[in-house]
Amino acid sequence: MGVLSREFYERDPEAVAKDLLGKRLVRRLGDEVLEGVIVETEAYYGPEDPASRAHRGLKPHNRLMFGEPGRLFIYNVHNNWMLNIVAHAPGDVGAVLIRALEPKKGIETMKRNRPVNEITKLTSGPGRLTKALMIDKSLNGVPVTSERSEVYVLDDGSDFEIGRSHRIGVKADLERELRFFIKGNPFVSR
DNA sequence: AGGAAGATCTACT
DNA sequence: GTAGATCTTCCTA
Repeated sequence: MGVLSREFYERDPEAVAKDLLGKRLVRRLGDEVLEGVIVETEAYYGPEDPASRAHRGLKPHNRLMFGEPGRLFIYNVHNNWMLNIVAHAPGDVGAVLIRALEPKKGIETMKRNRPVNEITKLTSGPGRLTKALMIDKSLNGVPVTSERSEVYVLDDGSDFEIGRSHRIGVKADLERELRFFIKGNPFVSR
């Protein structure tokens, strides 16, 4: 147990995306804690990846992907905030998109942020979970490697099978399958 | 200043 | 399964 350190994120995005499955994402809101198990992720690379925000090279809006691993990288798509953690080997470029959570703590607050009938719809999608956890661009660049942060990730271990597929919603994908999820988990987005 | 795209979501058929 | 909503950011002029 404990907070995942920078070294965890200083590896190939695919390895980080796989290893983030089953870990606990914590959103601290003053006294309150919202928490969920990461059940679905996607890996994104640098300029060589046509679906990546870094595809067209270093720009002001994507500079975090080129920077220190273990920081949040947040951007907007269709009026939804996407939560990524910068992850890559030293000198490389990349990030991991958190696509779905299984809610564990602060579920009432999450429901207030994002009213739903079925609990499985609360955080099962990249735009859904940021709304439920009150995450927006104001957290861009925040390190996730300290418990003092407003967002961090706790180590956790349990047994599950990892499923794999192509990334969702991207216009031009790589040949490699870079989406990972916990098989059979009802909170996976699809 | 304006247009278009986008790692989405919801509602409806 | 498909259409439309919605808004941030980028790109061009």
